[in-house]
Amino acid sequence: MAEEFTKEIPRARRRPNCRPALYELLSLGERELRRAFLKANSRAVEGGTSLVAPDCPSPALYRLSRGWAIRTRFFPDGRRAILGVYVMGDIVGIEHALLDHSADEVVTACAATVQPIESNALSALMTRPATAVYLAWLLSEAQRRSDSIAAALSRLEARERIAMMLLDFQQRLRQRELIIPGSYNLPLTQQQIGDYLGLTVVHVNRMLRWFRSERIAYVDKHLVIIKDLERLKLLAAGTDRRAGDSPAAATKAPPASGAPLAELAAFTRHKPNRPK
Amino acid sequence: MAEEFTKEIPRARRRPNCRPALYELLSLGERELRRAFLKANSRAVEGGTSLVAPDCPSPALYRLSRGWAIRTRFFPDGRRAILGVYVMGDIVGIEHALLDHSADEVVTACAATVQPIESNALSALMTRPATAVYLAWLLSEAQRRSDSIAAALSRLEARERIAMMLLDFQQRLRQRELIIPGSYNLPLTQQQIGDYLGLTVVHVNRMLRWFRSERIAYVDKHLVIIKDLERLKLLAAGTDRRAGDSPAAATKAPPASGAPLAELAAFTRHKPNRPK
DNA sequence: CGATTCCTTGAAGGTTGTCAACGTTGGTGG
DNA sequence: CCACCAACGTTGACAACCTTCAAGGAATCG
Repeated sequence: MAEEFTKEIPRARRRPNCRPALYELLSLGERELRRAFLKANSRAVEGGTSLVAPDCPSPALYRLSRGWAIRTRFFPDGRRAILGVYVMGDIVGIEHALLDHSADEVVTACAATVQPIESNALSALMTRPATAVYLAWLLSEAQRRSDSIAAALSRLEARERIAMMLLDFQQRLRQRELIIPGSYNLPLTQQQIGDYLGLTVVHVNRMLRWFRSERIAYVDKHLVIIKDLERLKLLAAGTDRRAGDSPAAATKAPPASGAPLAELAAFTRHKPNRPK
Repeated sequence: MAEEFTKEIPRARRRPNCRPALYELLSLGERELRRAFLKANSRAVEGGTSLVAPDCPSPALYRLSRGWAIRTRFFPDGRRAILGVYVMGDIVGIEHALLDHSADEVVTACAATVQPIESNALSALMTRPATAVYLAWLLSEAQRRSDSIAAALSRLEARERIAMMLLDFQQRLRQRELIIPGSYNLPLTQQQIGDYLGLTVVHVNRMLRWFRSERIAYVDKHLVIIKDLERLKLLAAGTDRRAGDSPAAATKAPPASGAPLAELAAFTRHKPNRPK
C-alpha cells in the first residue's frame, strides 16, 4: 500500500477556524504553492536521506508526496530530540521560508518522494501576498502541533504521550484519506519514538507492551493496530491517570468558557493565579 | 524600574538569518504593524488579566508594552502547562492572526500595559503583503522558541531546563535593552515556572535552592541574580550532566557540518538512523 | 553466516512526583 | 495596631516513574 501519491486532494474544504476575511486569500495562496510544487520534479529518495541540514545555507522547501520524515535536534553530549514528524502530504521546511538556515536536521524516516522548491524560487514566492499568507497559515498549523507536543511532554506521562502520538498520526493520515480505520503503518523505530516523546527506547518498549497487554493498541513491525479507540482517546486527553479518580472533578479547567468574556473592552480578572 | 516603555527600539538591525530577498519587505511590514500598534490606545491592566480566552471568538493581537504574560493550556484533570512566556515588547496572539480562536488562555503575570489590535483591523492588516510576511516571520521566531523548549522538555533534566529558562529570559530582556547585566525581575511564581518547564512546584523549589547553594544563580522574591554565567550556559546547553564525563566525546552530533551537503541535487544518505 | 540494527527483558538506581506540614508574606478588616 | 486569611514558599519522607546498565534474541543485508 501507500504507493506514489499524485492525485490532488481537495484540501480546501477543511480549513477549520480560519478567519473568514482571509479565506479567499488563503485558497489562492494554496493554489499558487501547489502550482510551484507541480513544476518541481519529484524525487524518490531512500530512508535516511537528509533533506535539511543544520548550518546548511538556504535550505529548500519540500512537499513530502510519499513517506515520512523527522526533524531532529542534537545536544552537544549526544542526547537528541525529534521535534517534528512529517507524514505524506506534509510540507517540510516551512520554518525556513523566512530564515535562511536551520538549527535542525530533517531526514526521511523511510523511502520517500519529495518535491523540492529551491531557495531562490522560494524567496520569490514569498514576495507574493497570497503565498505569504498561506505560508503563515501553515506556520500557525505547525505551531499548534508543537504546542500539543510541548504540553504532552510537560504534563503527560509516558503512556499518555504514546497514546497521543498514536492518535495524532492516525488522525493526520486519515485526513489524507489513506488509511483503513484503526490501522496504519508507522515507519519509526522505538528509539525515534523515544526521541519524539522524551523517553528512552527501553521505556517505549515497555509501554508498547503494556498497550498490547491492555488490548488498547498493537504496535509491532511498524504496524499500528488500534483496538480500543475510546481508551486511547481517554489516555491521550489526560483523563485516565487513575481511572478517573478526581472525586469532585475539583475545579478542573478555568470556569470552562462560562462567559465569552473577551470583548476587548471586558478584561476579566481572576485574583488567584491558579484556579487551584 | 521597568517603567512604561514607549521609546521605539531600532529593532531592524538585528534580524539574524533572514533571507536577504525578504529583508526589505520585512522591514516595511514591521513598520506597518508598529504603526497599527501606535494607533491602538494603550491599556494598563493588573496581573491575572485574561487577554485571550479559549473558545473566545476572534481574539485580538496585543503588543505587551510593559509587563509579562503567560499562555496556559489546561488538561481535563487539572494538570496544566504553560506553553509560552511573553516579556515586555513581545507580541501576543500571533498564532491567531489566521485562526479565529485559540485553544489556550493568555493572562498577564503581573501588572502590564497592552496595545490591542482588534480582530477586524487585524484581518484587514493581514491582507497587506508586507504585514503578512512580517507576521510569518514573527511566527517562525515563535516556532524557534517553541522548538527549544520542546527539546528541553524532551531531553534535559530539571536543573538544565531551569538554567535554560533563566538564560533565555535574560537574553530576551537584554535584547530589549532593559536589563542590568546579570540581574532581572521574574514575575512568575514557582508553580508557574513548574508549569512552564514540566516540573512540580516542590521540585522547582529544590532546584532553585540547588542553584543557590552552587552559587550559580539566586532566584528569590521574583528577582534573578546570575552569579556564574558560564556554568549556567553549560547547564542550559546540556553539557554538564556529570561534569563532562564523555571520555571520547564519542560521536556527538552528526558529522558536524563536515560537508555542506544540501545542494538540492546532493541528497546524502547515512545508513544508520542514529549516529549512535 | 557474520555484522549491524533493532527489539526485548531484567535488575538496580536516580530523578522526580506525591503527600503533608509548616513558615512567610501581603492584604483586609476589626 | 493586630488578628486573620489567602497565596506563596520551604522542607522532609516516601513512592513512583523512568533511566541506566547489561545482555540476549530477532530480523535484515551483503
